[in-house]
Amino acid sequence: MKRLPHSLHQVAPDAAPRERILAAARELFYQQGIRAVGVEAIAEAALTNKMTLYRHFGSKDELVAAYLQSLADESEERWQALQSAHPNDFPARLEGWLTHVEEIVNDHGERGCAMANAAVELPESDHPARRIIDQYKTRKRKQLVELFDGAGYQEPETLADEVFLLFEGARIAKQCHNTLDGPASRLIKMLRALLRQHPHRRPSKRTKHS
Amino acid sequence: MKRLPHSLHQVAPDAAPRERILAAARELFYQQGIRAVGVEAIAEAALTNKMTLYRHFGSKDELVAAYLQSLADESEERWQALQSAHPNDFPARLEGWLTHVEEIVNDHGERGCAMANAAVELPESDHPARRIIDQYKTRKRKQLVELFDGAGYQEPETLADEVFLLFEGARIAKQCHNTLDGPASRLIKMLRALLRQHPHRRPSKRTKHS
DNA sequence: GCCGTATGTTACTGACCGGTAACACGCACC
DNA sequence: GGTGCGTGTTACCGGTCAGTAACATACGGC
Repeated sequence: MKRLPHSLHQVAPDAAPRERILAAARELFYQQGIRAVGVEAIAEAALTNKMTLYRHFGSKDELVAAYLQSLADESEERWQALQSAHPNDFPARLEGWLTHVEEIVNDHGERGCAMANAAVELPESDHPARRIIDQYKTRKRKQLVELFDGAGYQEPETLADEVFLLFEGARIAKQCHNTLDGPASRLIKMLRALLRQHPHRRPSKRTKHS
Repeated sequence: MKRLPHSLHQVAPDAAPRERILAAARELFYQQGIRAVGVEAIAEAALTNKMTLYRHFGSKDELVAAYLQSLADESEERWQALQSAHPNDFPARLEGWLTHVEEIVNDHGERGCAMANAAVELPESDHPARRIIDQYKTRKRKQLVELFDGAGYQEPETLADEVFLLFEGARIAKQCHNTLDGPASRLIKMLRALLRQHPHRRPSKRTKHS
């Protein structure tokens, strides 16, 4: 069981210890896996020590939960920013989300969805991280339904589920291949084709105040 | 980092040690995760000891690779059996495969695709398991393409990619929810709808020797 | 009987794990 | 000038990890 080389990721040295620890956890847990990283390695990467880590997070499991929660918060912020950037313009929101998805799927450094990865690594049903993962995925799906509903698609739940599963599948499939030309590379084309042919109440193009 | 309770899975006591070890590895690695299970636990579950394990598999990494290879072999056998069961009848093969998918997705004990889970747990690009995972997924996709091509669908690659990603997505999404009514529960309906509306060269129904 | 091979048993290594105790330091607030 | 509070330091705990050495045993072929 080899270890990945230490990533030497620099953490903002003037931030509060708690934030440094979370930043280090996000880097290490995501890149190497949760079970593969010890708390000491995180404390070191956060330019602090194990005691300070345990004063802020009572256990490794709690730290894992906080790590995932911080990702969920960031994702929520990003989503809200996308909504605010296009008030009442659902097609533009959809376009923005597709761009975001495209970036994720084309990013070589990506290692899939951190929530899904955590779910794979932590099968215990009472792990504190499980609640956060479940809530996150439920919320993401709900947001997609609202997006498609607002954009005028019929059966937005069905469409959201399809898009959701395709996205999830692409992110996990990418981790299974060393090469770049797996089925995941065709995700965006698939999504656009799916949207094009899906029953639509209103025309796709809408002005802001229609 | 709690451990899952020992599953007490009984291994055929009269089988050869190597087979017992592989059977135990398949049970424990799959249910609890690769990094969460020690070699000693596997040896015990296999009704043998660590030394015998290390004589058959030089290291834990090699054992992991052999574990995945045995799953790949079994999957290949199942696929070949499905082909033989319906000679020259691609629609029947497709129907059989869909039934298999349905069983997997509806099985509560399921914990996703072992290959994908391993890919999540083992990010090191030179791990011996990586080659097997990559080959497995590539082969599965190729088989789907052949299946859809034989069954008369146009653009079988596109269709295979969509089906592949939906299936992968459903298996990973299932792990993210404690409840059973996630998007994964709608997979079969999605697949059937997808097949129904996909351009088709020949009618779906074919006799064996047409 | 003899021998080779596979297996079991025990004990061990050195490293790392998550987690804690005890104590020293610095610094802001009053 | 005190007084807390957050932080850093060191050392430690018991446990588990992957992996190995040395030796005993069982069994099959000849």
